[in-house]
Amino acid sequence: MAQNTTIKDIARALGISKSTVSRALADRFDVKPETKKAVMEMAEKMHYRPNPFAQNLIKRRTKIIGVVVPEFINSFFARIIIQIQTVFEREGFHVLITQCNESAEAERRNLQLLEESMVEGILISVTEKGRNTDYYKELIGSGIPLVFFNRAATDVAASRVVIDDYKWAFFAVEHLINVRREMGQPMPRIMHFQGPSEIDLSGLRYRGYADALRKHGLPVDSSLVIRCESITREEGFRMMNRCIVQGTVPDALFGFNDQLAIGAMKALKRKGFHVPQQVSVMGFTESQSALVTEPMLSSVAQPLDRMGETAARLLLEKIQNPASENRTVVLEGLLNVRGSSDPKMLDAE
Amino acid sequence: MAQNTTIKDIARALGISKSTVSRALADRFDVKPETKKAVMEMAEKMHYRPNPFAQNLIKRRTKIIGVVVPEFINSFFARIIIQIQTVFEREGFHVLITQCNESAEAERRNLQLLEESMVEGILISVTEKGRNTDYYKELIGSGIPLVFFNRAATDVAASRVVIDDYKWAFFAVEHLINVRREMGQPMPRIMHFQGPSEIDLSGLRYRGYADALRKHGLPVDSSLVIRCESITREEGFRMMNRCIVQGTVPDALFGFNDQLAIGAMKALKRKGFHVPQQVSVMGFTESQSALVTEPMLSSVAQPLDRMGETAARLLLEKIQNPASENRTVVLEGLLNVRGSSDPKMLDAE
DNA sequence: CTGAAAGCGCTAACAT
DNA sequence: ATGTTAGCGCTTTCAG
Repeated sequence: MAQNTTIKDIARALGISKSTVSRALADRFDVKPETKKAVMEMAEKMHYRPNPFAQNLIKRRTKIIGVVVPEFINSFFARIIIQIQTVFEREGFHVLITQCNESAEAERRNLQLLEESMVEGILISVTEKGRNTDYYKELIGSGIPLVFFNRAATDVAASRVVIDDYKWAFFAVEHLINVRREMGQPMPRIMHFQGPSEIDLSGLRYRGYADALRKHGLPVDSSLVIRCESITREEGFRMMNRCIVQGTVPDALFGFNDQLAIGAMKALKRKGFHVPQQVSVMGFTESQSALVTEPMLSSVAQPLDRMGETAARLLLEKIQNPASENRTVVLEGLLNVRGSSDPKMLDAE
Repeated sequence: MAQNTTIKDIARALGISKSTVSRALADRFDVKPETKKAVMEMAEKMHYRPNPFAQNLIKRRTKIIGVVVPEFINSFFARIIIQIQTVFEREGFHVLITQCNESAEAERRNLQLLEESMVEGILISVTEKGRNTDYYKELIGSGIPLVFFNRAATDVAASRVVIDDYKWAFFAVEHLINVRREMGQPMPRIMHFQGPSEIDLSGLRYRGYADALRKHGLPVDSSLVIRCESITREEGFRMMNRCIVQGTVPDALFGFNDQLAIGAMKALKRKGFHVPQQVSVMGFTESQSALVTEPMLSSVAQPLDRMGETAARLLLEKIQNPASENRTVVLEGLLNVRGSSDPKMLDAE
């Protein structure tokens, strides 16, 4: 109970040397079959479990990888992590998961923790604000491969897997323009709730928004671009209420994320505006709540499963061959058009 | 780069023995202060990091604990895990998180994984269906303390932290009765969407429901107890639609969980029933979505933070003192009354 | 106060 | 095909 059985115990029990036991356990070719069998049986009988620490000490491999995410209560990262675990556990790795609650400081601590744990690689999605760029580089320099997923630090040489936020924001806005035009508004006023400036993605999605307007001959009106300080339902609610008071309610809204869009939608409905008849609303980053609102929220879905799997494979590649080139994989998104943006979709709900 | 510095390197650099370095690093009292200082500085300079595997090998401690949850995409367990991590990381432990997607088999694999990792303790919330009771006992027997949280296996001697589901279901239903009576219905028909029979909690919450009815002189009508096969929005939607078709729409609904309640609410609204004016709806286990529905969903909130923290402390206690007694901590829930059950709350939204 | 030596459990030359 | 030996990086007697 207190003490686990070791190869030494097995060796003694069988009257052979511990190296033979070790070899037998490793299923080496140079062990007599019957010895092998005897060892296996004795190991089973004595409930032998190899001590991973002794093994690691010698093999200089920990078979542990680390994951750093900004948070995991929003299911977004949780879904990705599940795939990461699936891939790595199949390969015999353990996955150490850390979350930093969007704090760059905590992120740093987590990276330290992982480094001390001698992980063989790290998968990371960086925090909204602040970058530990120096640390990322240091880790890579010291031989611990890093792979970014979803949110990447741009100026670090590492593999990454992301979606093209610019492109999918563009498509989302294009959809809004089309749907409003179908409804007889040739020059719809499309508003954007922009994410905080600290988030790289805010800029990307804004550019997608602006370029979609330009392509379709609509002016990019700065009064229609609302800079949000946070990306919560409450903020969306507050901002849209302000628009209502100011009488600047648009024909359509493209939210930086679902939460902002949901808050805005609530404000609109509360004041008697009809969604989508009067205002089309569109989110980004398909959330659990998108299917709970009424009408259901249109959004851009990201292939979280593939993102997790791809990130895991990229890291595995780096671990198995440290000299392998860095790769950037851009995954496709998916426009989920639902009732909040398109009246035609209302029936289906 | 390839090779980390070891105490041997430090010793050589300083011309002293590695045992002294070891002692200095451990801040032992029997080392000359200046030696200590010199070692510390050299360690810093050479970027010394102790090899945890060598340490573990000797100390026979891994400073790792494991967590097993049924899933973590629903934020429920994620919130608990965050607290667990907070407590244990403060104590210098690593937390290995595993999820088993509600599969008892996967749960068993996860437990094996953790056992092989030589965790010093395990925090577990068991799957809906099936129990690995034999394995739980085996682990405890072999000296790995187990602490249950939220969902516990009843017949295993271990510490646990739970909420009193019976009691809070009782309160929830009592609230529904009261609110309907205030609305002038002396004998309201309260329906219950019961969870699957494999889930222990289904029975507990049902009993709370039934006893609340009895206490208030209402009949327990089996036609008002709908057994659900899953606990999803879709199931709730389906079941309530069936009631609508059959003309058995009740005055109030107590759902086994929020998802069922949200699905039911959607079905009701879709068919023109007013919530809460015609039907009061109440969920359980406060979900993210509860605040997204309109009206917002009344629910029983569980103190997830405290649950995580308490579970962590109970396990820590067991690790530090294996002989300590098993304890059961029952946490209080919280009735969040919102617009879906009580018309008075609608204004506040 | 410090060094030498043993050993944690395991693997991997090197022998035989 | 098996045993002997050394050693991974660290801690901990045991001497001095």
